[in-house]
Amino acid sequence: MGATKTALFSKKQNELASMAKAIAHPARIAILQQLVSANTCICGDLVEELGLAQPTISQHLKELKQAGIIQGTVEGTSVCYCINPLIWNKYRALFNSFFVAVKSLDAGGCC
Amino acid sequence: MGATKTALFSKKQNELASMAKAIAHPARIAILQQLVSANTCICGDLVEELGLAQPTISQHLKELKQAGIIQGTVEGTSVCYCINPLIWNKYRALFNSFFVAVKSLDAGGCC
DNA sequence: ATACTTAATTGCAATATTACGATAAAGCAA
DNA sequence: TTGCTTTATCGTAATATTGCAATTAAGTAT
Repeated sequence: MGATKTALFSKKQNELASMAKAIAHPARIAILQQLVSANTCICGDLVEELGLAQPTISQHLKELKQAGIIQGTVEGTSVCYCINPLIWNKYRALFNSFFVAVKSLDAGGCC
Repeated sequence: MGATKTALFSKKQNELASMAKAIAHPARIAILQQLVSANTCICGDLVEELGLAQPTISQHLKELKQAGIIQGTVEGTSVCYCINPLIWNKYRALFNSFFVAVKSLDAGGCC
């Protein structure tokens, strides 16, 4: 055992869970925030901003790329990264529709 | 190595990451959806709904409780769980404020 | 060609997560 | 009390994640 039993759950549930997993690390949050605040492609200087080693950053970038939420284009020797706004908006919409469900019972809960 | 270097990141970044981690599993998504749709306390029958063993469900419930997003009250032999609306709304607000940042550039991105 | 720069990949160690059988704890019923 | 029900915890195995040194790959320069 040890592996998640994805077969037990719906496609939507697995999708939302893996989206959450994509941002479930402070380094990946930090990377995304940098890309968002810069609002342009960022080439390389992510390694100096965060305090992690270059292979570690590269690995986190790979995960974010696989999740689709960022994209990278080769620019000579370096690689430029930026947010993929389509996927970003998809994330926003799905998280929002998940959390909006409880809007009604703002009171004290039931127990 | 192997442990996340939380000291490198801001409190907000670590908080958002751990919030994401709390829902980064389809079983925990499923549990939360059940609690939301029921809109009342649910005693025990979570084990039959999902296809996981009782200790596994109990462990996921513990994680959700530690994240604060659900609460459980003992009701005789069984335990009743429900959403904690305060924390739930906090999650909603923080995820929303994270994702809302890119609203402007709905176009094609920059690379 | 050689040297340099930048990023990805490999390989490995440390730690974390997921899952469940076995057991324990806590309440209720006879 | 004993037995039953329900949930939590313990212990352990399988798998996943995190992090980085070392290396590779791929481009630019000289």
